[in-house]
Amino acid sequence: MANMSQVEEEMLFYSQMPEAGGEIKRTTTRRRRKKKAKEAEGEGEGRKRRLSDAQVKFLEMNFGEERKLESGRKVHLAAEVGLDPKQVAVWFQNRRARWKNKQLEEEYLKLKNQQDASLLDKCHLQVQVLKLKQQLSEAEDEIKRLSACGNEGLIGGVGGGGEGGSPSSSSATNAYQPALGAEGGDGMIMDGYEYNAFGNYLMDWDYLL
DNA sequence: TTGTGTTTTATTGCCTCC
DNA sequence: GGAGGCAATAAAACACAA
Repeated sequence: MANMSQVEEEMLFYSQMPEAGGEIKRTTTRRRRKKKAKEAEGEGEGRKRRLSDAQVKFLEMNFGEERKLESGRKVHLAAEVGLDPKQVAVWFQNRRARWKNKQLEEEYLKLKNQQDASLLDKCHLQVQVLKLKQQLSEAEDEIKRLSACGNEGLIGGVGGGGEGGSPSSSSATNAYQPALGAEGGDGMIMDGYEYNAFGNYLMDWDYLL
């Protein structure tokens, strides 16, 4: 075997292994296992055998090209790698299962990250709701105060432009209107989150799309 | 060296497709 | 009905801490 590459040598080594035989005793290292395997050569080996690195590399390469294995390709690959076609089929089957698991794991992580981000946003939105409620409460107090002042000064006077029982609701809205459209104006960024001039959290909806 | 958890190879049983 | 795929599982091989 003077002109053989290591890959070819390994393929030949494994292709010449007898299919069934005595049990290989459990060993603690790959090196010992290899030694045992060499010792077992000629006297048979255990029914389960690890594929060589070269064989795995070869199969991985082919799996990368096409994950499914039609009959002709299976026979061809088996001959090339020095394995039984059944072993190649089993390897592809197991490899597909591992690939699927990995895909699922990645999908899970992706969804989990999205969920975490959503929870964080929910938290910020809840804070914002509290702040807005506080602002609303303050605005209502202010309305009452102004309304009381107006009544004091204008007893029997003009009922200026209000509608129904809340004549000054529009003035209150005007007073706080800038808060609703203040993006980019006096806003600020804190801890990586954007807030408007009134400290209200500005949610980034883009990541949800 | 051993116990234990993980990975890899192989088997089994069921399902679908032709 | 046979071939091939998949899920579940067994069991050998392996890695590694103690």
